[in-house]
Amino acid sequence: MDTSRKNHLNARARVLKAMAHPTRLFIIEELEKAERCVCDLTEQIGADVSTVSKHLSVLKQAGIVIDDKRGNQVFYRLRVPCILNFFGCVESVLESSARDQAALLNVVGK
Amino acid sequence: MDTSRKNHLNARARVLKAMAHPTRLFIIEELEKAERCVCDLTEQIGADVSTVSKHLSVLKQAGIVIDDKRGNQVFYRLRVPCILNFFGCVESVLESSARDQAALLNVVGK
DNA sequence: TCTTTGTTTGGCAATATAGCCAAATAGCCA
DNA sequence: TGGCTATTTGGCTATATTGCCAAACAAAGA
Repeated sequence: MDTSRKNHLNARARVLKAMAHPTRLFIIEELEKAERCVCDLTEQIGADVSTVSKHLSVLKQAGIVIDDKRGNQVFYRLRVPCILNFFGCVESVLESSARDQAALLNVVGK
Repeated sequence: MDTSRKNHLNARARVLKAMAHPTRLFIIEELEKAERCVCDLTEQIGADVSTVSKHLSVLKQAGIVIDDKRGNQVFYRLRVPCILNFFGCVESVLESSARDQAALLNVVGK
Protein backbone atom coordinates (compact mmCIF):
# COMPACT_ATOMS: atom_id res chain seq x y z
CA MET A 1 0.00 0.00 0.00
CA ASP A 2 1.62 3.28 -1.01
CA THR A 3 1.98 6.33 1.19
CA SER A 4 -0.53 8.42 -0.68
CA ARG A 5 -3.22 5.80 -0.32
CA LYS A 6 -2.41 5.48 3.37
CA ASN A 7 -2.72 9.19 3.86
CA HIS A 8 -6.01 9.21 2.10
CA LEU A 9 -7.37 6.38 4.19
CA ASN A 10 -6.21 8.10 7.35
CA ALA A 11 -7.87 11.34 6.35
CA ARG A 12 -11.16 9.66 5.62
CA ALA A 13 -11.03 7.62 8.79
CA ARG A 14 -10.49 10.78 10.81
CA VAL A 15 -13.68 12.32 9.43
CA LEU A 16 -15.72 9.19 10.01
CA LYS A 17 -14.36 8.79 13.50
CA ALA A 18 -15.41 12.31 14.34
CA MET A 19 -18.95 11.46 13.25
CA ALA A 20 -19.07 8.09 14.95
CA HIS A 21 -20.71 9.07 18.21
CA PRO A 22 -24.42 9.36 18.95
CA THR A 23 -24.14 12.81 20.49
CA ARG A 24 -22.11 14.09 17.59
CA LEU A 25 -24.57 12.65 15.10
CA PHE A 26 -27.31 14.43 16.98
CA ILE A 27 -25.41 17.68 16.72
CA ILE A 28 -24.91 17.16 12.99
CA GLU A 29 -28.61 16.53 12.49
CA GLU A 30 -29.54 19.62 14.44
CA LEU A 31 -27.08 21.78 12.58
CA GLU A 32 -28.56 20.54 9.34
CA LYS A 33 -31.72 22.36 10.32
CA ALA A 34 -30.07 25.57 11.47
CA GLU A 35 -27.05 26.90 13.27
CA ARG A 36 -27.12 26.52 17.03
CA CYS A 37 -25.27 27.96 19.97
CA VAL A 38 -23.55 25.69 22.47
CA CYS A 39 -26.18 26.46 25.07
CA ASP A 40 -29.07 25.30 22.89
CA LEU A 41 -27.33 22.07 21.99
CA THR A 42 -26.38 21.49 25.59
CA GLU A 43 -29.98 21.81 26.68
CA GLN A 44 -31.21 19.41 24.03
CA ILE A 45 -28.52 16.87 24.75
CA GLY A 46 -28.78 17.03 28.50
CA ALA A 47 -25.10 16.51 29.26
CA ASP A 48 -22.56 18.78 30.90
CA VAL A 49 -21.69 21.86 28.84
CA SER A 50 -18.06 20.88 28.90
CA THR A 51 -18.92 17.54 27.37
CA VAL A 52 -20.88 19.17 24.56
CA SER A 53 -18.14 21.68 23.99
CA LYS A 54 -15.64 18.89 23.60
CA HIS A 55 -17.83 17.07 21.11
CA LEU A 56 -18.09 20.27 19.12
CA SER A 57 -14.36 20.68 19.12
CA VAL A 58 -13.96 17.15 17.76
CA LEU A 59 -16.34 18.01 14.91
CA LYS A 60 -14.54 21.27 14.31
CA GLN A 61 -11.13 19.69 14.16
CA ALA A 62 -12.42 17.20 11.65
CA GLY A 63 -13.61 20.03 9.45
CA ILE A 64 -17.27 19.11 9.79
CA VAL A 65 -18.47 22.23 11.57
CA ILE A 66 -17.37 25.79 11.79
CA ASP A 67 -17.88 28.19 14.67
CA ASP A 68 -18.80 31.80 14.80
CA LYS A 69 -18.63 33.86 17.93
CA ARG A 70 -21.29 36.51 18.35
CA GLY A 71 -21.44 38.34 21.64
CA ASN A 72 -20.65 35.85 24.30
CA GLN A 73 -22.26 32.98 22.46
CA VAL A 74 -20.64 30.67 19.96
CA PHE A 75 -22.73 29.45 17.06
CA TYR A 76 -21.89 26.31 15.18
CA ARG A 77 -22.98 25.29 11.72
CA LEU A 78 -22.14 22.58 9.23
CA ARG A 79 -19.32 23.41 6.92
CA VAL A 80 -20.46 21.03 4.21
CA PRO A 81 -24.15 20.76 3.48
CA CYS A 82 -24.17 17.19 2.17
CA ILE A 83 -23.46 15.43 5.41
CA LEU A 84 -26.94 14.16 5.87
CA ASN A 85 -27.44 12.59 2.44
CA PHE A 86 -24.54 10.65 3.58
CA PHE A 87 -26.80 8.50 5.68
CA GLY A 88 -28.75 6.82 2.94
CA CYS A 89 -26.19 4.09 2.87
CA VAL A 90 -25.82 3.76 6.60
CA GLU A 91 -29.56 3.21 6.64
CA SER A 92 -29.34 0.44 4.10
CA VAL A 93 -26.74 -1.27 6.19
CA LEU A 94 -29.03 -1.08 9.18
CA GLU A 95 -32.07 -2.26 7.25
CA SER A 96 -30.27 -5.10 5.62
CA SER A 97 -28.92 -6.17 9.00
CA ALA A 98 -32.39 -6.11 10.44
CA ARG A 99 -33.77 -8.14 7.55
CA ASP A 100 -31.14 -10.81 7.92
CA GLN A 101 -31.59 -10.94 11.66
CA ALA A 102 -35.29 -11.47 11.17
CA ALA A 103 -34.69 -14.22 8.62
CA LEU A 104 -32.29 -15.89 10.99
CA LEU A 105 -34.74 -15.79 13.86
CA ASN A 106 -37.31 -17.26 11.55
CA VAL A 107 -35.10 -20.21 10.73
CA VAL A 108 -34.10 -20.75 14.32
CA GLY A 109 -37.70 -20.52 15.36
CA LYS A 110 -38.70 -23.44 13.19
CA MET B 1 -34.53 13.51 23.09
CA ASP B 2 -36.86 10.51 22.90
CA THR B 3 -35.81 6.89 23.13
CA SER B 4 -36.48 6.09 19.52
CA ARG B 5 -34.26 8.90 18.34
CA LYS B 6 -31.56 7.80 20.75
CA ASN B 7 -31.72 4.26 19.44
CA HIS B 8 -31.47 5.47 15.92
CA LEU B 9 -28.46 7.63 16.67
CA ASN B 10 -26.79 4.75 18.44
CA ALA B 11 -27.40 2.43 15.53
CA ARG B 12 -25.95 4.86 13.04
CA ALA B 13 -22.99 5.63 15.23
CA ARG B 14 -22.21 1.93 15.49
CA VAL B 15 -22.00 1.60 11.71
CA LEU B 16 -19.84 4.68 11.34
CA LYS B 17 -17.57 3.59 14.13
CA ALA B 18 -17.01 0.29 12.42
CA MET B 19 -15.92 2.14 9.30
CA ALA B 20 -13.79 4.68 11.09
CA HIS B 21 -10.42 3.01 10.82
CA PRO B 22 -7.93 3.21 7.97
CA THR B 23 -7.46 -0.52 7.71
CA ARG B 24 -11.18 -1.13 7.68
CA LEU B 25 -11.69 1.53 5.03
CA PHE B 26 -9.05 -0.20 2.99
CA ILE B 27 -10.88 -3.48 3.35
CA ILE B 28 -14.14 -1.84 2.28
CA GLU B 29 -12.51 -0.36 -0.79
CA GLU B 30 -11.01 -3.67 -1.75
CA LEU B 31 -14.26 -5.53 -1.27
CA GLU B 32 -15.95 -3.00 -3.50
CA LYS B 33 -13.84 -4.39 -6.32
CA ALA B 34 -14.38 -8.05 -5.52
CA GLU B 35 -14.70 -10.48 -2.66
CA ARG B 36 -11.46 -11.39 -0.95
CA CYS B 37 -10.22 -14.07 1.39
CA VAL B 38 -8.61 -13.17 4.69
CA CYS B 39 -5.22 -14.22 3.38
CA ASP B 40 -5.31 -11.83 0.42
CA LEU B 41 -6.35 -8.91 2.58
CA THR B 42 -3.72 -9.77 5.15
CA GLU B 43 -1.01 -9.73 2.53
CA GLN B 44 -2.12 -6.37 1.15
CA ILE B 45 -2.43 -4.81 4.57
CA GLY B 46 0.79 -6.17 5.95
CA ALA B 47 -0.38 -6.68 9.52
CA ASP B 48 -0.78 -9.82 11.56
CA VAL B 49 -3.55 -12.14 10.34
CA SER B 50 -5.20 -11.99 13.70
CA THR B 51 -5.38 -8.23 13.46
CA VAL B 52 -7.00 -8.38 10.05
CA SER B 53 -9.40 -11.05 11.20
CA LYS B 54 -10.48 -8.84 14.07
CA HIS B 55 -11.05 -5.89 11.77
CA LEU B 56 -13.19 -8.13 9.59
CA SER B 57 -15.20 -9.23 12.55
CA VAL B 58 -15.86 -5.61 13.48
CA LEU B 59 -17.16 -4.97 9.97
CA LYS B 60 -19.22 -8.12 10.08
CA GLN B 61 -20.81 -7.29 13.39
CA ALA B 62 -21.75 -3.90 12.05
CA GLY B 63 -23.52 -5.53 9.14
CA ILE B 64 -21.16 -4.08 6.56
CA VAL B 65 -19.64 -7.31 5.29
CA ILE B 66 -20.71 -10.88 5.08
CA ASP B 67 -18.52 -13.96 5.10
CA ASP B 68 -18.59 -17.15 3.18
CA LYS B 69 -16.46 -20.14 4.00
CA ARG B 70 -15.23 -22.21 1.08
CA GLY B 71 -12.77 -24.96 1.78
CA ASN B 72 -10.49 -23.68 4.46
CA GLN B 73 -10.65 -20.10 3.27
CA VAL B 74 -13.15 -17.47 4.32
CA PHE B 75 -14.24 -14.97 1.72
CA TYR B 76 -15.66 -11.61 2.65
CA ARG B 77 -17.78 -9.30 0.56
CA LEU B 78 -19.76 -6.11 1.09
CA ARG B 79 -23.31 -6.64 2.12
CA VAL B 80 -24.49 -3.32 0.81
CA PRO B 81 -23.12 -2.10 -2.49
CA CYS B 82 -23.52 1.63 -1.88
CA ILE B 83 -20.85 2.02 0.75
CA LEU B 84 -18.41 3.72 -1.52
CA ASN B 85 -20.71 6.41 -2.90
CA PHE B 86 -20.89 7.25 0.67
CA PHE B 87 -17.55 8.95 0.45
CA GLY B 88 -18.46 11.80 -1.80
CA CYS B 89 -19.32 13.84 1.21
CA VAL B 90 -16.34 12.81 3.25
CA GLU B 91 -14.26 14.03 0.37
CA SER B 92 -15.94 17.40 0.36
CA VAL B 93 -15.23 17.75 4.03
CA LEU B 94 -11.59 17.01 3.37
CA GLU B 95 -11.38 19.33 0.38
CA SER B 96 -13.11 22.14 2.12
CA SER B 97 -10.79 21.74 5.09
CA ALA B 98 -7.81 21.85 2.80
CA ARG B 99 -9.08 24.96 1.08
CA ASP B 100 -9.61 26.79 4.33
CA GLN B 101 -6.23 25.73 5.61
CA ALA B 102 -4.62 27.08 2.49
CA ALA B 103 -6.50 30.37 2.78
CA LEU B 104 -5.41 30.64 6.37
CA LEU B 105 -1.79 30.05 5.54
CA ASN B 106 -2.07 32.67 2.87
CA VAL B 107 -3.30 35.25 5.33
CA VAL B 108 -0.71 34.33 7.91
CA GLY B 109 1.99 34.45 5.25
CA LYS B 110 1.27 38.09 4.44
C1' DT C 1 -4.04 -40.11 11.67
C1' DC C 2 -0.58 -36.45 11.18
C1' DT C 3 0.59 -32.30 8.94
C1' DT C 4 -0.15 -28.19 6.66
C1' DT C 5 -2.71 -24.10 5.65
C1' DG C 6 -6.14 -20.64 6.75
C1' DT C 7 -8.75 -18.43 10.21
C1' DT C 8 -10.47 -17.13 14.75
C1' DT C 9 -10.06 -16.44 19.72
C1' DG C 10 -7.90 -15.24 24.25
C1' DG C 11 -4.96 -12.44 26.55
C1' DC C 12 -2.07 -8.67 27.30
C1' DA C 13 0.04 -3.81 27.13
C1' DA C 14 -0.25 0.60 25.08
C1' DT C 15 -3.07 4.12 23.76
C1' DA C 16 -7.34 6.73 22.97
C1' DT C 17 -12.02 8.21 24.23
C1' DA C 18 -15.94 9.81 27.14
C1' DG C 19 -17.86 12.39 30.61
C1' DC C 20 -17.81 14.76 34.80
C1' DC C 21 -16.10 18.55 37.93
C1' DA C 22 -13.42 22.55 38.73
C1' DA C 23 -11.04 26.29 37.01
C1' DA C 24 -9.83 29.54 33.36
C1' DT C 25 -11.29 32.68 29.70
C1' DA C 26 -14.19 35.94 27.09
C1' DG C 27 -17.81 39.18 26.38
C1' DC C 28 -21.51 41.98 28.21
C1' DC C 29 -23.63 45.26 31.24
C1' DA C 30 -24.33 47.77 35.50
C1' DT D 1 -14.25 47.45 38.07
C1' DG D 2 -17.30 43.67 39.51
C1' DG D 3 -20.58 40.41 38.48
C1' DC D 4 -22.98 37.61 35.26
C1' DT D 5 -23.42 34.42 31.38
C1' DA D 6 -21.44 31.48 27.78
C1' DT D 7 -17.80 28.67 26.51
C1' DT D 8 -13.38 26.26 26.70
C1' DT D 9 -9.64 23.88 29.00
C1' DG D 10 -7.30 20.87 32.47
C1' DG D 11 -7.46 16.98 35.07
C1' DC D 12 -9.18 12.82 36.49
C1' DT D 13 -11.28 8.04 36.24
C1' DA D 14 -13.61 4.57 33.77
C1' DT D 15 -13.94 2.30 29.65
C1' DA D 16 -12.90 0.96 24.81
C1' DT D 17 -9.75 0.11 21.00
C1' DT D 18 -5.64 -1.48 18.70
C1' DG D 19 -2.30 -4.76 17.54
C1' DC D 20 0.68 -8.32 18.64
C1' DC D 21 1.67 -13.17 20.19
C1' DA D 22 0.26 -17.66 21.33
C1' DA D 23 -3.06 -20.99 21.24
C1' DA D 24 -7.28 -23.08 19.52
C1' DC D 25 -10.05 -24.64 15.50
C1' DA D 26 -11.29 -26.19 10.91
C1' DA D 27 -10.62 -28.10 6.43
C1' DA D 28 -7.77 -30.60 3.18
C1' DG D 29 -4.54 -33.79 1.80
C1' DA D 30 -0.73 -37.18 2.43
